[in-house]
Amino acid sequence: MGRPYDGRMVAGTRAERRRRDIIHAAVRVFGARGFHRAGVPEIARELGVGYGTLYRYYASKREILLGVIAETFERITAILAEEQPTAATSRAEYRAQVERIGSGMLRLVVEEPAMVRLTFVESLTVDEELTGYVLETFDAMGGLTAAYLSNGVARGFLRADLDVATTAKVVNGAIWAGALSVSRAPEPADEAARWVGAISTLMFDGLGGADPN
Amino acid sequence: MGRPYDGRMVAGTRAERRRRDIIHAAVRVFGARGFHRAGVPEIARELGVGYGTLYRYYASKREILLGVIAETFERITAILAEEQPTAATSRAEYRAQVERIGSGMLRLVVEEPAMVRLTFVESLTVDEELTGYVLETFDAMGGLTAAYLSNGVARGFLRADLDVATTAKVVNGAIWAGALSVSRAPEPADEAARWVGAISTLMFDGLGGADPN
Amino acid sequence: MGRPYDGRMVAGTRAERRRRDIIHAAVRVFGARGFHRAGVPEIARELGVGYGTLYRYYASKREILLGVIAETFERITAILAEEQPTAATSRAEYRAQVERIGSGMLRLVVEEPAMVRLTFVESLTVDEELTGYVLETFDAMGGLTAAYLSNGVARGFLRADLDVATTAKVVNGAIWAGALSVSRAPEPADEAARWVGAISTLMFDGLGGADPN
Amino acid sequence: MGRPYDGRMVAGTRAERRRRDIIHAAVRVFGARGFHRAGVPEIARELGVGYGTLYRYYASKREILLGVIAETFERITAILAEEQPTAATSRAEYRAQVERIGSGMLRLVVEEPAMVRLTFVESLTVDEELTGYVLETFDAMGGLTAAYLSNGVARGFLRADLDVATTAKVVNGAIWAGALSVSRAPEPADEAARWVGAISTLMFDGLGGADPN
DNA sequence: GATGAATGAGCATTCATTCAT
DNA sequence: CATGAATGAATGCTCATTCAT
Repeated sequence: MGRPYDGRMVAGTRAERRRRDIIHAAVRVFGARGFHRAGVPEIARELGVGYGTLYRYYASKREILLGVIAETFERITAILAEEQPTAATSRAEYRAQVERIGSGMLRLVVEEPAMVRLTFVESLTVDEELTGYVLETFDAMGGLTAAYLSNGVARGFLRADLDVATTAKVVNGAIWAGALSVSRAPEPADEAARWVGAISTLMFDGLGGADPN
Repeated sequence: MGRPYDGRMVAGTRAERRRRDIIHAAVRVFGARGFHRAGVPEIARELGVGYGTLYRYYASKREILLGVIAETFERITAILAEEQPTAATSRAEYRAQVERIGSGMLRLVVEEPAMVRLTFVESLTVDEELTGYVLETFDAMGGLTAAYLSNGVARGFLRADLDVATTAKVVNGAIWAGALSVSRAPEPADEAARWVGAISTLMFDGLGGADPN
Repeated sequence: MGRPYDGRMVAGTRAERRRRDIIHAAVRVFGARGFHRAGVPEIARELGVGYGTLYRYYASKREILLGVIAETFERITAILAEEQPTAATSRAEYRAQVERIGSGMLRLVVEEPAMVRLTFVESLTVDEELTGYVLETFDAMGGLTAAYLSNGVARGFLRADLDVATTAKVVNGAIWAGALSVSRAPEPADEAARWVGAISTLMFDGLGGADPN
Repeated sequence: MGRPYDGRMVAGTRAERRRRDIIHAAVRVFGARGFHRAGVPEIARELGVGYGTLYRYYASKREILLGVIAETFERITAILAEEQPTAATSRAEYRAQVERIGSGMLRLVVEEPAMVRLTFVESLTVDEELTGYVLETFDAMGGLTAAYLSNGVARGFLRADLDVATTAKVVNGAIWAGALSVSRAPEPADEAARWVGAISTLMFDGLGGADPN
């Protein structure tokens, strides 16, 4: 009613836009100074508003960080939603699909290094509850990775005796570590490409040589 | 009254023991409450001494954390020092060696989850300098992993065209992620075994199935 | 409840008044307890505000003392600005002028003994920088006294061979000592009058008697 | 008995010597860093003993300062004791006597600037009691100065209507101020000579010129 | 006598949050 | 809706003093 949603516009009501602007300012400030050292007034200054204003949109500093985390997970979900775990019907398709997802993830890091860092490092140092929330969500993403691996097994692309659950965590963990590495690399895009290549090789080609046995 | 502090019979002068005890108390307290929320007096209470005492041995709270990090790196160095990068002469030996290192690393996590978490997560949220120090040291460890991989390539155990540097980072990153996962698992030892198995499979067996085409 | 702070109706913005009120409260508290023993919260209590408030206006306890000192020097400058070093054209005028300045200085002490004490005693025990600043400013005031003496010499009111620079310091020093004496006297106003009289006699009448030989 | 006193030796028992050494080390340390900022261990280090030792000779840091002050007053007393207030029988003798006293006082400053500063500035910022003690002792010295002035009046060297008490304070205050000035001068001895000259001129010659009427 | 490890009261300062304007 | 002045709980740290060795 009233305002039909138009995805191409900077979406949302005035208040929604404000909330989003605060999150982005927070990403810049928390990213530059760290969550613990940055103060709420700095975010307001970055945004050019009074700091009391922030409290009209978020109840606390922690809540702002929660907003950052939520945005990160939305972005990741959007990347993952572009693919179907069961869509690949050939080994080549399957490998391409895995590489698309890896690239998508690391592209997010290249674009928003601070956001990723805040979500996957700083958020683990605030309180138990937040740590649990982030790690559980991360694990849930591991479940999705596991779904891809299961499909690979089912289709015979991957070995039948694979420890799907743990391997999914390993792959996700490698992506996580890649995220941190990329976010600090001098040439993030190149580093991201190398990580995707190395992970893909590991998964599909193996490290094995001619096997002198 | 009497002697509230009962120095355990370990090596070193009284002062060295004290410093070590402080680090261990700090690991427990920082581990339980997080570096940022824990206060210096809590460490002292954990140790049963006045908090002024801590300042006789470490100049600041940050310095205590630095002590924790130093201990972590010493432990890791000790694990790595047990192996020679070029010692393995057969593929089986090589694989066994890699698994020993991986197991050693994860055993450290099983024994000292808080120490590892403090070093590889919390320390990244204190200040730029500390972050740089930890990541650079971590990278240096990546260099050692690269040495093992290079040996594998030289001996023909690993494919000749391997991106050794990046793969080393991937492997290290996977261990890092494994460390966090293990440190939160209900059965850390089992989880650690699964991680080592999954990484080893990835490296030496590959994920590949019968290859349906 | 309600408004705990009742801004007195004096000139300046709200913030300027606040800053002034803080200085005056600090004069009372530092004056009563001494700079080193007095705590910032005491000043806040004296003012009826939270002590965090003080830090909105002054960056540190030292900065508050600096404000006190600045006010003292402003007051002294105002007293000195009422006279012109070269205005007196007769010996009587000259003497009257010197006495007006001396009285003005000591009246300041009578009105604000704590302020003077803080500026000329306590400030010398805080740090090198502050000590240097206060003594240099005091010396600059000595320069002004020297200007008066030089005028006296030029006009023939004072002896031609006078060591103007040192005598200026002596006179200023006598006023300083007088300030401390007055600030502790039971009847400050009377004591001040005696000091001005004694200094004036010393300068203009000499201590000499009939000169028995 | 036992140990006959030999003025040429470093006098006193072992304990007395220790106490004196502590005072002198304290003068150096407090003088360099200020009473409030200097720590007790610094004095011990200066002396090359453990800091616990100091507490065997003085009950507290304050007590050590008290020792410094006592030594200062002893030295001043020694200077004053060399003269008799009623000894001078001619104006020239009288003037010479006054100049000897002034020179003696300022020589003390030249030799022991820190000791003087501690006694006449720092000691006023420790507590009420100490402040009172120092100022009362200083006033008592004013009494001695008054005795000299009274003698001057009695003998007709000084004007009969002199406000002896206040003038004594003025003269003492001028010496005090001179002490501070000298203790910070680049050439203390020269500065001291100028102060004595200026004060003497003020007292005996007057500042008056040809008196244009 | 001498020592210095241990102590904790005391202090300045920060900063997330509230709320009157 | 927006603001920022006010707040004080919380914290890291210093240092004079004690006392077991």
